[in-house]
Amino acid sequence: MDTKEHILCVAQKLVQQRGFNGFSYADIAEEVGIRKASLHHHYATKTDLGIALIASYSAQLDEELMRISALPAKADAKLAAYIAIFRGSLDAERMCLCGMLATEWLTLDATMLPNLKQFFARNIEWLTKVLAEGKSQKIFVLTSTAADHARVFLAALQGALLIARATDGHEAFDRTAALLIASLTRKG
Amino acid sequence: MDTKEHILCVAQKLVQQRGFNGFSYADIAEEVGIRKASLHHHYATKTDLGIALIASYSAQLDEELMRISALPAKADAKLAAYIAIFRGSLDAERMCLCGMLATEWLTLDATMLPNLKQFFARNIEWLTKVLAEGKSQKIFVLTSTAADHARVFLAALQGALLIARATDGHEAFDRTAALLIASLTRKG
DNA sequence: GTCTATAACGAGATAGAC
DNA sequence: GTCTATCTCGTTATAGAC
Repeated sequence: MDTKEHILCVAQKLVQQRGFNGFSYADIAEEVGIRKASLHHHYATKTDLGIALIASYSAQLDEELMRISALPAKADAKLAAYIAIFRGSLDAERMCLCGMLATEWLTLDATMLPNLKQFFARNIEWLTKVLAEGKSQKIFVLTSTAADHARVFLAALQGALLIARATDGHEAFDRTAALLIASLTRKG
Repeated sequence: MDTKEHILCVAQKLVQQRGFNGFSYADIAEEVGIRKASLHHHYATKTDLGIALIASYSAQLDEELMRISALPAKADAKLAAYIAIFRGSLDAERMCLCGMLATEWLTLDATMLPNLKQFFARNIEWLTKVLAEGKSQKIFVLTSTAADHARVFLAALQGALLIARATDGHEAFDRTAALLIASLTRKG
């Protein structure tokens, strides 16, 4: 991993754990092992860094979603794999990067916002597809449109992560996630 | 409203809109119309202010919950009234104060955390009660414990607020909230 | 590409007059 | 209870040597 990637990796962790306004270039510099000034060579401004973080995180997500889509698995197993992404964040004591940035959006440079919004749109789009797939496979019983269920699903996971992180509620997160799947699976 | 309350009111709005690390005493001072130094007479440190904010917000919530509990309404109407609290925050472009603080908890003074956790516990406790009430009234059909459904419900609302604020998704919030109620109401 | 040094500013907080 | 003035520190960012 070269320095630029290393910076991105450390900065991503800091945003997920502390928020965009909760860390500084000094924090990155210490962890990466270079000086503050050197960071500006790679990311001239903090906003530039933020834009790169959203792009990188979105690309990571796209890879995960493609990987899950390619699994020889039914829709419920794909949702479980999607949940595992969030559970992995919780284990690392991290919020979703874009969930964190979303709460702070009023303080962010406007140039960060379009890609931030697109992150949520992509998640909902993918979930909508999987939910529709599960419905046609007779695995899921939907009481509204697949898109509506997708929005509830994403919101519940973001919220469960938010709450579980602050309340040490890892078990509560798992129970929430399990009920989310179950409520789609049972007849409604 | 005396000065101390005025400060609390302005600070609450700033935290809900920008996060605890997204505003400063200068922001409060400007809006309240006094000098920065005067703020310290009322709240010596920012942490003291944060503790007062959590207490005040929790008290506001308790009042709302008691008001809703006292309504001559069925459980589904009580849940709708609960949702209206969050919808009110969205209209004011505000996150839930404690939802916001929860994302930032790693950066907060430890003295703020116990009351922050209690906020979520109180919400879940109240929701659990209302859901159980609705079950015994044959209004809700629960597929798991009332507490499990309460956690999903709270998480979904916090997450829906988080997403709607950043994506201008007021309509999406309403659809999510409606489906949350409907999924409890229909037979599962 | 990384460094030292520093600029320019804003943060939370304090002292002491009124 | 509010003010002016100030302190100390941390922040993002830049200049220029190596």
